[in-house]
Amino acid sequence: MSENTGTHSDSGVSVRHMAPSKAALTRASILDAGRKYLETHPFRDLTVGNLMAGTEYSRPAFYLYFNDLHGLMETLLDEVKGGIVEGARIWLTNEGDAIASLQESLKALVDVGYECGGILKSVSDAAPSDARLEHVWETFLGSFDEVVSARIAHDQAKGITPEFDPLSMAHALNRMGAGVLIQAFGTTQKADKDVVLETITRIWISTLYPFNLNKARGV
Amino acid sequence: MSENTGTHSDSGVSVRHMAPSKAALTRASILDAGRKYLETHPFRDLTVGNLMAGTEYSRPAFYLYFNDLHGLMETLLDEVKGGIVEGARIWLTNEGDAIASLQESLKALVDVGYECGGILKSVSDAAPSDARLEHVWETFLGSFDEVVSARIAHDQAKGITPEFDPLSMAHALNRMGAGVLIQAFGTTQKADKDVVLETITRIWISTLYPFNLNKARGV
DNA sequence: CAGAGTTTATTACAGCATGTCAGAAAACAC
DNA sequence: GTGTTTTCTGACATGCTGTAATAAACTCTG
Repeated sequence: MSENTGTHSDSGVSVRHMAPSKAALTRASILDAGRKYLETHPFRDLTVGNLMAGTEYSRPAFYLYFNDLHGLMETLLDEVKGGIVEGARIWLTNEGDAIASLQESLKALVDVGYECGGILKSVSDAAPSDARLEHVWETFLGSFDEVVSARIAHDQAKGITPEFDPLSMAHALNRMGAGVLIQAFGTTQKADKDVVLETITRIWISTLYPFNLNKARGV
Repeated sequence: MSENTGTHSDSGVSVRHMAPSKAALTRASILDAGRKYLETHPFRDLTVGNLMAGTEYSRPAFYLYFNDLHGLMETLLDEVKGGIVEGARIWLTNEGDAIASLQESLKALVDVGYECGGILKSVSDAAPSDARLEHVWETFLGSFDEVVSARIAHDQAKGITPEFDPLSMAHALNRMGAGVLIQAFGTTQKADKDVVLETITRIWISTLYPFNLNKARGV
């Protein structure tokens, strides 16, 4: 929690709905400029200078609101985080048909990946050049490992999933998902959503629910 | 092909076995210093300055042998490239038992990943900050997509692998492999080789050869 | 082994992005 | 309007990059 949050004096005492301070507006416009810039340029070309050139403010104004460019990226990641965990919940909580709900979850994941692909690629590009952001990114991915692992263990106990190390499997499947989505939807030239979904879904179902061959094949 | 190769005046006319020029030795010692540095530091902390501090040469000497740090990384990648494609060949060429040879290939892959994990992580960390290296890295990964895709198509024709888009599947499986290996073996604190192999193998076999449930489960 | 020619390495410099700080300008309160 | 706080900017110091002019170290020849 080392970033300036725009509204500064309130420590979370539910001061919502107060007139947005000038600071909050400025900060938002910097974030807009960042999103806009990253739509057409890779993260490596982003500098504080050309970021702020996309706003009506001077370069040093940036530092009023962010520690550095990686802090900006962290904020952008936070914004999309919610939408991503959302779709995943279907399978993670559903006690009903495992395969159907997994398919639904993966579809939601591909959809949101399609939308946020650019941001996700930018963040994953930015992560290795900053220890803090790298940690945030790893933690973000790791959080999925845990919940997926839990669901796998649950299905193993039910006997519908073979025995293997759930955490390691969750880790591998998640890295695949992240890698594929970022690669497929990270650039302006986006891949075919359906093919990507088909592929990812097949891998997950084949691996986790191999006894239901027919269902998995969509027959 | 924009890097200085050490031996400069010969254009490949088989002038091997000439006494290694001073230049070649210097270049090699810079590469050594790079490998050594990256054993204990992330790529983001590597600068030309502290790289050359690990040698007996001055900072600008670096530029006699490499265009920049990313050029150095490209060379380091080239060095490990061979070992990686090597192991993969078993499955890619073997006409015999598909599952057995795939297992063998994956074992070889995990072994080499265990050895070169640090370099692979460094290169993949460095890639997003340089257009050229990013391209080299993507091409490197993409080369596996192609050969794996070909083998998948081959097995689909034989009827032992279900029908799906081979290239997309190869892509997904390869991204998983790369992500898992880099994450598992990229830091000094390495993960358990056997678990990683178990996990990766299960995913590949479940997905590509789902009809052989028993064999796949190592019964 | 002296001197010319070539290869290899260094010192010194210019460029560019970062992050800070002191002070200016705006916005607000009264 | 004047005083106070919030928001912003110009100017600066730092650190790393890549280059160019020059020096040092080899090598080859007579």
